[in-house]
Order: sequence, then C-alpha cells, then structure tokens
Amino acid sequence: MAKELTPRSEDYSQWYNDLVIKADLAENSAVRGCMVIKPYGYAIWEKMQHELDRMFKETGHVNAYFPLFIPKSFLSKEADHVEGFAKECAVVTHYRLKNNPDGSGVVVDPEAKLEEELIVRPTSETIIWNTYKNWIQSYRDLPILCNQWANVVRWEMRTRLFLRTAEFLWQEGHTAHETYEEAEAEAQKMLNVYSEFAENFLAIPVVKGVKSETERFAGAVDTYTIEALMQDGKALQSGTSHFLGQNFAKAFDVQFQTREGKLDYVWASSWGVSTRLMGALIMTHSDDNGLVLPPNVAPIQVVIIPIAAKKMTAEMNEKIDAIINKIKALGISVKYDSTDSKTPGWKFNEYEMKGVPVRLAIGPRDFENGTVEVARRDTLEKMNVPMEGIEEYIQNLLAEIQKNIYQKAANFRDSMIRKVDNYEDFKTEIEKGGFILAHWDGTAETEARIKEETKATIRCIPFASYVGDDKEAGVDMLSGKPSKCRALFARAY
RNA sequence: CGAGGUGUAGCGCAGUCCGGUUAGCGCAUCUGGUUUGGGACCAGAGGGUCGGGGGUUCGAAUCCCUUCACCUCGACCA
Repeated sequence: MAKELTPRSEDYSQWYNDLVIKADLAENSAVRGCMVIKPYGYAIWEKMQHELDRMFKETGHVNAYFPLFIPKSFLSKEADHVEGFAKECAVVTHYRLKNNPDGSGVVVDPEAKLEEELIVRPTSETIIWNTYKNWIQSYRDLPILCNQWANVVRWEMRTRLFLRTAEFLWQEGHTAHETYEEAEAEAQKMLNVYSEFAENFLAIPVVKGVKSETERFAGAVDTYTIEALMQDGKALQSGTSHFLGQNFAKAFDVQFQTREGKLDYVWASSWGVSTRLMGALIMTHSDDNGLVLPPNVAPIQVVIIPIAAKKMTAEMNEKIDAIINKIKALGISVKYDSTDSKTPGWKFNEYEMKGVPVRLAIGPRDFENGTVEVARRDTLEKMNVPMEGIEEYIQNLLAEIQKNIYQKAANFRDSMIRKVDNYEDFKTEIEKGGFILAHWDGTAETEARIKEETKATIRCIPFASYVGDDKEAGVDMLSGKPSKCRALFARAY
C-alpha cells in the first residue's frame, strides 16, 4: 500500500526521484537546490569516503582543509577558469544583519559591505594555488599531494537529488610537481584509483578516457574521466582527473628552483568525485522494488527478521543471538529487526526498498527444521539454508552478490556500446540510448553540430578498445574529414 | 530565464468551476487488544494560520488583486 515505486519502464526519472525519497537517502530542503542527506544515505556516502580516503592515503596523499570563501580577485586570475565558473557562483557581499526599523525582521546592514566580495568556492584551485605559492620554493618542497573533503557550491539552474545540487559534498585532490611527466602521471594514476573504486567497490563499470576540448575542465590542459552508463541508456560522468599543466602556477606565480638551479613554474593536477556517485550507484543497480546495493557499500549487509517474535522461547532467542554474533565476528554488518509494530511482510518490503543485500527470516518452521530462510536482494531468490555454518554461507553469498551485481551492470554496458559509421545511423542509434563509438574529426564545430542536432555529447576518447578497430583511423561521420580514432558519444546527465 | 503545473493535517489528495452548518478522505501517529512465512485486523483518540498579504461580501479554501515558494520539462553544468 504505502510505498510503491513508479516502475522504471513507465518513467525512469520519476522512478529515481521516488527511490531516493522512499529508500530514505535524501530529501529536498527548505533551501532552493540544496538537499538534506538523510542518515541512511549519508551512511552510504561515509562508506564511499572511507574507502576512497584509504586509497588516497595508500597512494601517498594527505588530507588538509582550505577556506570555504575565495576572494573574488582570485577567481579571475586564470582566464579559462573564471570563464567556466563565473555564471554559477554564490557571492558574499555583506557581513552583518540588523533589525529592520519597520519591525518586520532582519535586513542586510548596508553599512556592512565587504571591501572585496567573497565567492563561495565552486572548486578550490585558486585558493589552494594562492596558498601553495607560500609552500613552494625549491624542488625539495615537491611534490605536494593534498586532498580535501569539502562542500562546494555551484548555482545550477535546475537541480536533482544527488545528480546535481547547488551545494554538494566531494573530495578534491590538488597536487604540485616538478615536471610535466610527473603531474601528468599523477592525473592518470588518480583516474585509475577512481575507476578501481567504481568497479571494485561500487560495482559500476566505467569507460576511462580523455575529454574533448569543449568538455574539458576550465583551466586544464587535459581532463580525464570515468563514464558510467545508467539503466535508461544515459551516460553519467562519475569522476574526473585533470592535468593542469602550469596554468595555475603561472596565474598565481608559483615558481620553484629546479635541480639545475633555474626557476620554473610548478606542474599541477587536480581530481575529484562527489556525492553524484550516489546517483550513479542508485541508477546503475536498482530495480522496481527499490535500491540494490553492492555489499561493499551497504550500511547494513544482512538483516534478520524474526517471524512471530513474541512466541520465541528463551532458547530460540539464544540461537538467534549466537547466529548474529558469528556473523558479526566475520566483520559483516548485521541488523536484527525485532520490532513488533511492523509485520514481517512489511519489513521484507522495507529492506528491499533500502537495498540490504541479504535477508534472513527465522521463525518456528526454521527451528523445527534447523534452517534459515535466506533471500538475496540482487536476484530476489529465496533459499532454505542449514542454521549450522550459516555465517560462512553468508560471507560467500555477499562476495557472490558483489560479483554478480558488477557482472550484470557490465553485461548491460557492453551490450549498449556499439560502432556507427554514418550520421543517419547515428541519429537512429542515439535514440536507443547507450554509448556509440563513431569517428570524429576532432573539431569543436562538428562536436557542437552533433550536440545541437542529436543532444549527444562526446563523453570521452576511450583509452581502451571496445569494438575491435576503434583505435584505427577513419573518416568523420558528419564532415567526412579524416579521424584518428573513434570517440564515445552518448546523451548524458 | 522560457513553457507548464502545484500549494488544504506529518505524507498523499478531494472540495475551488457554481461562496453558505463544526473543512473531508486515505496513509501515518497515539492508546488498548488480537496478530506475525510478502506492505495485518478490531475499537478508540489526537492532529488544520486552507502558502502569505490585501480586497469584494451578511458570509471566502472557493470570487478579485498582489506576492512568495516548490515541482516537472527545456537552455547551463560534476
């Protein structure tokens, strides 16, 4: 009765919105474009953070924190950068309120105008490079490998929970290096960290590649990306890593003494993933019954639901406690839901909505047979499993589910990548969704025309090969001009 | 910013066209009891500035003016 999702086939977008609300992940707030991330949604984000943070540290990075506010003048120092972000900045102009003389509440005190306005960071390159200038004198001070966990604000016209909000949470890495090669390698390395994280942890298959000039980060020399494919056939940019060259070092005059005793500008990279990954996670795996979570990110990995809990004997409760303890001992998070205000049927649906990977039901029948009913969320299969050794069974099952969820997504993604050689076919194929590999002459004009006419954008030039000859030269499907290799096109979020 | 739409109980809605007792319904909540293997049942209870302001009227959720907010779809973007 209460909670029914709009089926994906009926309205994918509505399904997504329903799911975010009904799985208790997030909700719209009183502030335009800003969401409240609810405890269950935040628990998933925390698991992502935890794993990413571990991976960053393992690759030699350290965490730091830089200010939320950026002096307006900083933003204009790198020409492309300001161009890219100027239209979506929140600006602080005053520092004080006062009571309205007419008694109608508070108003901004016009006396308290700031000398220089402050921008709420849309990203932190400028404040960080202004800071790095003081940290770097010699090659001995390099590399600097900093990350920060932060919130940023981009005043978007239209917002959607997790996918695009005015304020969002993310991490941003900002590194400084002696050489072109080292900074470039860092950008590549972090892209690999992201793709490993997406695939192994979130079970989201991604295509790694380089962005076209049009899609590149404002101020970067090259932008690398991981692109995921959602179930409705649209692409979602899920993480980016930028080789910044010496652009920010020049803008903020960050020079260092080289090993040869000369002065040179520092080479840079930056990289980030955001709460948008929550959107990717939801849209990659979930179904019409609700969220489907890979065991690695599930805040609750196993839920145990007693049947007729009030009729349980002390001996039965002891057996259940023993099972819980054995599962916990294996490092598996388990929730025992014995509240009697809800029926088992209600709970079955509720935990399916929330994507809990494994559900156990234990009732009178099971105590008679010495079994437990095990249900897996990914396939919705139910099995009766002996109570004895149930913990190992679950441990294996969780691993199996993690693998299965990834494989299912990978099969779908692969089935949606195809090669197209002429523009007419392209227009037909793009309607069906998915990734299309087609030859592109490398010009912004052709790219813009394709976007204008088909709403498809170049997601990236993939590093790996997907359809055999996609790394071979050819001719642009639209202009007929020579093309070095195929680009990956899709409609995107 | 363009085009549509919606604001009535915690949530979802009816009532508005055509003004008239005490503003309804479902879910949720609370109390008590019975239940429990796929969204239970019975009995009782609480909960409302009808988005805000102004006007018309004997009388406004309903008509008029004004204002605010939110949602969906476009253009912009992680």
